[in-house]
Amino acid sequence: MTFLSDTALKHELNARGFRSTPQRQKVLRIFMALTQGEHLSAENLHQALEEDGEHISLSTVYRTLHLMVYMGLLRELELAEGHKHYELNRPMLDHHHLVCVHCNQTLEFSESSISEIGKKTAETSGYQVLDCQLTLYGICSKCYMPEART
Amino acid sequence: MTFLSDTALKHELNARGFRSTPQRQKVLRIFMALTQGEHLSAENLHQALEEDGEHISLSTVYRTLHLMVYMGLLRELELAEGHKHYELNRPMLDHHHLVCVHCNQTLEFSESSISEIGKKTAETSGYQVLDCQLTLYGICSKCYMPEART
DNA sequence: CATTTAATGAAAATATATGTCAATTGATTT
DNA sequence: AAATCAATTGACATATATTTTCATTAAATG
Ligand SMILES: [Zn+2]
Ligand SMILES: [Zn+2]
Ligand SMILES: [Zn+2]
Ligand SMILES: [Zn+2]
Repeated sequence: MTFLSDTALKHELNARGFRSTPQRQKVLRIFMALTQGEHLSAENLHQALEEDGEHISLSTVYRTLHLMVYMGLLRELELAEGHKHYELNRPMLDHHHLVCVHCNQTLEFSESSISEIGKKTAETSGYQVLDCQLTLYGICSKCYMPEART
Repeated sequence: MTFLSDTALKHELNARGFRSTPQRQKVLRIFMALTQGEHLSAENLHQALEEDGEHISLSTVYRTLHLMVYMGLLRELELAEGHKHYELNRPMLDHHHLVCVHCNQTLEFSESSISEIGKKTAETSGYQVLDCQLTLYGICSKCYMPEART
């Protein structure tokens, strides 16, 4: 599921009653070309497409992101910047995020036990799990200076 | 930290160079009166205050929420509804969320190992951890009906 | 290739959140 | 208790992110 050819994507879509479109193929290709740790906002993705010479409307960008999250192909991250970021969902290579609520610095870390917990919990509740995110919010060492206060 | 009197809140605020105000006291009281599992958006909180006969501007509501998240008194949750929700941060009674991306049904569950992982990771990275959230996104049994497709 | 219906693009509309600034009020000091 | 000073508030304006609308285009199916 980490890499999906155009025809594999078409099958995934058609199996669920959706259509394969050039726009959807191009969006997924952008995400597959990112390196580990890169996240794109809707706006970032729109620009990345433009830079590739692909004009896709912002509406379609948003619609495609939602669809792919719904299908489990992308994960939607709410880090601290006020808009959502997206990345490929690779359950086998899962990683998590640590965010400074003051300066928004974001670190990634991996923790294999999380997906087990997710799987177990989802099963108990009758859910089909799409994504499993552990997010730690804190204050980084640069931002936390007790001596600077009062 | 689960319950905070007005004077205890005043001390928490003053110790960090912030002021105690009636608005901040009232906001915290609203959250302390919620039952486990209730979450409020900024708009919800604003309305809850109005219903209590307390007029507090929406700007102040937003500012107060941010301050209390920053202080570790509240946790900010990004569930699937498109706006943030807040609840009291009770590290000793921590719980996590399972959200259906289709109908937004949200279940809470507890998992004691999470806070350990959070503590360990934050320590390694030099962060002071404020909140530790495991969020599972999936499709609930009501929404997932493979037989209804194609 | 004709039919059907999902998907797209452009623009407008909504929702959410933040910034500005004069007036107010809390904390602290006389 | 009054004076001082800076943090906080409220009202309003503004910004940003996301969604909706709807006429047009184009996949899928047979
Ligand atoms: Zn990531
Ligand atoms: Zn920081
Ligand atoms: Zn909760
Ligand atoms: Zn559901």
